Amino acid sequence: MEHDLSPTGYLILGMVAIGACSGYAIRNRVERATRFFWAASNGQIYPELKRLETAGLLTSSPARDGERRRIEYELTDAGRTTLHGWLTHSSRLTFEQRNEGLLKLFFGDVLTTEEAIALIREMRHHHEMVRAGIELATPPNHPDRHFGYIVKEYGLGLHAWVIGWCRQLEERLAKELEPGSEATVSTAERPGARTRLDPQ
Amino acid sequence: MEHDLSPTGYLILGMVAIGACSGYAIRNRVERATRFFWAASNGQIYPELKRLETAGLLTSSPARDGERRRIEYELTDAGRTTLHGWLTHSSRLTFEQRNEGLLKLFFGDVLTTEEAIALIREMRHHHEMVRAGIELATPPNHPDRHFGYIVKEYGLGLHAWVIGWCRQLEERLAKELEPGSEATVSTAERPGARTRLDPQ
DNA sequence: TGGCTCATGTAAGCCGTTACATGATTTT
DNA sequence: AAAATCATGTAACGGCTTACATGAGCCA
Repeated sequence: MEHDLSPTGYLILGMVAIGACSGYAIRNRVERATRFFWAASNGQIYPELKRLETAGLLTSSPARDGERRRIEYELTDAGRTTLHGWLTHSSRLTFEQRNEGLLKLFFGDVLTTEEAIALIREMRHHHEMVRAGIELATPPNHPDRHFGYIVKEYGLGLHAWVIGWCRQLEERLAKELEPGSEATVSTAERPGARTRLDPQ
Repeated sequence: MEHDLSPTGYLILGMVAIGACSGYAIRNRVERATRFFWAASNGQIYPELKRLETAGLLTSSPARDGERRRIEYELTDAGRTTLHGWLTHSSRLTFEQRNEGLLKLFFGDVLTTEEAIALIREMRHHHEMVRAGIELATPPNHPDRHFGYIVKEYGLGLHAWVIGWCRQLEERLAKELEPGSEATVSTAERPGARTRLDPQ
C-alpha cells in the first residue's frame, strides 16, 4: 500500500502521535508551535483528518455521552509506520519562503537612503513581533517534548539573527546620511525620475 | 485609480524597473536572485505582465525587425508611482515559511537519537546546497545594484546561521550516544511501540 | 440570559506550480 | 543537421486561506 501524503498530512499524523487528538487540538498546537514554519487552517485540517481515516492511518471515536461534542483520533499501526517512514526516509524536503520585506529591500536602489532605512526598520519590527510571539506562545519545556523546545530555540535564534542583521544595516546606512560622508548606497530616486540600470 | 497588486505583481514591476524588461529576463533574474525568498514561474510572469499592461503600469514594444521575437516592457509613470508607493508605504508584509525539515524535527521525540541525528544532517546538507546556490547564482556586485548584493549577503548569512545551528545540535545529540552519558534526548521509539505523551 | 469558548465543518476563490506546446535563432 | 537556447505562452490541478455556518456547553 502506497501512502504518499502531503507534508500537511504528515503534520496531522505527527500531531496525533504527540497527543493532539482532535481537529481543534491540532489547530491550537499549530497556532502555538508550528505556524512559524508550517501553517495549517481548519479548511485543511478537518478534511485531511477524514482522508487519513479513510486511508486507514487514523481511527476516530466520538466523545462519550454527556461530554462535549468532539472527535478523538488515534494512530493505527499503519499510521505509525507511515509517520516513521516519512521521518526517517530522506527525500527532497519542501523549503519555501515568501519574504515581502526582503523583496522590497531587493529594489532598495530605487529609494532614498532615508526610505531604505525606514523599510529595514519595519522589517526589524516585524521580526521582533514574530520572535515575541514564538517566545510567548510556545508551551514550556515538557519532559517528553524535547524537540518542541529545540524547534522553539531555532525560531528564537533565527529571528534574533535577522533582527541583528537589520540593526547593523540600519546603522550602516545611517552613517551615509551623516554630513561628512561621501558615497551614498542608494541614489535619490523619485517616482517621476528615470531609472537607468544596465540589464544583468 | 486603485492599484492593488499582489506582491508578485510588484516583483515584476520592480524587475522591469531594474532593467529586466522581458518575461524571459524576469524569469532568469528571479531564478538567480530572488527565488530564495520569492519565487515566480512562467505561469505567473507572462499573464501578470499582460495584466500590468492592461492596468496601465507597463507599456510593451515588440522586437525590431530582424531581431529575435521578444516583448520589451517599460514602466509608465503610473507604474513607477505604484512601485514607489509599495516600497515606501508600510503595510503588513507577507512572511511565510514552509520548512519540512523543521517539521520533521518537531516530531523528533518519536525517533531514536541516531535517526534524529541523520535527519538534522540532512537538513544541514540541504542548507549547504541552498547557500552554495546563492553564492554562485547571484550576479556579482554591480555599481547600481547595491541592494541586490545586500540581499545576497542576507541569504548567505542566514543559511550560514542555520548550518551552524544544525552542526551544534548534531554534536549535542552525538554526545548523548557516547557510552558514559546518562540522559537521552529522545526515547527509542519504534513504529510498533506506543507513544504516551500528555496532551499540551 | 447573554456571551464566550469549544468544536466541527463547508464553499469560494486565489495563488502558484507543473507540465506541456510552440517555434525561432544560435551554436556545434 | 542536430541540439541547445531564447522566448512566449496555456491548461490542469493542488494547496491553502478566508470567511462563513452551525451548534453545544460553560460561566457571569
